[in-house]
Amino acid sequence: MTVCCDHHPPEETLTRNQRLVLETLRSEDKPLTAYNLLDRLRDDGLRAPPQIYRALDRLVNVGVVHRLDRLNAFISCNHNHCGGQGVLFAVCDACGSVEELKADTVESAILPTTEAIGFHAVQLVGEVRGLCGPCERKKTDG
Amino acid sequence: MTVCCDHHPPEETLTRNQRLVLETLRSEDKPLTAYNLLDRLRDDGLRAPPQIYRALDRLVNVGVVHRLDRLNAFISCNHNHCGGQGVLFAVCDACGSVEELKADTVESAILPTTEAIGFHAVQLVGEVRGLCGPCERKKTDG
DNA sequence: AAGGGTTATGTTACATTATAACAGATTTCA
DNA sequence: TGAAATCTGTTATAATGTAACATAACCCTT
Repeated sequence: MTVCCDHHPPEETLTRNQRLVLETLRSEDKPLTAYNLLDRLRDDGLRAPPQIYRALDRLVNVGVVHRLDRLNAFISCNHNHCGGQGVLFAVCDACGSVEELKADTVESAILPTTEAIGFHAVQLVGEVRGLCGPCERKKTDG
Repeated sequence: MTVCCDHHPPEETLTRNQRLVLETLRSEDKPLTAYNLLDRLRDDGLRAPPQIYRALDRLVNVGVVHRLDRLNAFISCNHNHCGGQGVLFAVCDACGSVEELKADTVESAILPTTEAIGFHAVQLVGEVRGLCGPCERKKTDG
């Protein structure tokens, strides 16, 4: 796994729009879609989708935001890693909450397999579906 | 990882539309989007998106087709596994080809991590970005 | 064989997610 | 200063996915 990003730039280098999007994502513990962000930021002057998507592109590339493909949604992340590194999420099917997991062990588990087929891996993106602790308990109790 | 599907039903139990979609996916080695399928199957009477999506839902649930979230695309699979089991793909950034990998080692690599946070994992879906052998060679040669 | 429940089907219309393309403003820095 | 690059706002549209409804087929039970 090699790294290929715009390394952890200090937050001061973010533009106003990028900072607004990042702060909004940080203020939620659930992932938000681009259009959720658009609704929340309309009063701050972000009125059209490209404004949101452009900010998200940068934040994802920099590694402070991840995209959850399964949900078409975005979530902030404070693990200090680059956009190019492996990422793994536990997504609760019941409540939609998301926890980021350490992907290191997963990366080492897949490398032999990808190498065996001659594939040059750059980034792992994994999403684990299931039930978070609280929802699992609710289910077995109820 | 528990299993939760409509187990490997014989193909005779597929409906006409499901069989058409499955055969089309099998005849390609690249993933197809729902709208790619719609184009190819219009003459067979599949004229509107819900017809495609309904067939895909069943095929994915049954485990003979997988959805590639990153690409919004679908690919057939002949590993004899259920919809609920872990799945891992190597997706080439250059040519779009997709190879399915064995996910067993990956599942055992993540289980301790998900359990540590009290998360009850049901299914892993992982996509590894990178370059396939041929594209990697082209890049380093050129 | 009639009828009742379920499943599959076709269709329209719409919701959601994402991008192309362009023009103006701002920054950077040689 | 002025050329290159970047960020900005905007319109319009593409691509992906679903809700809702009416009909038809199928399976089962009596």
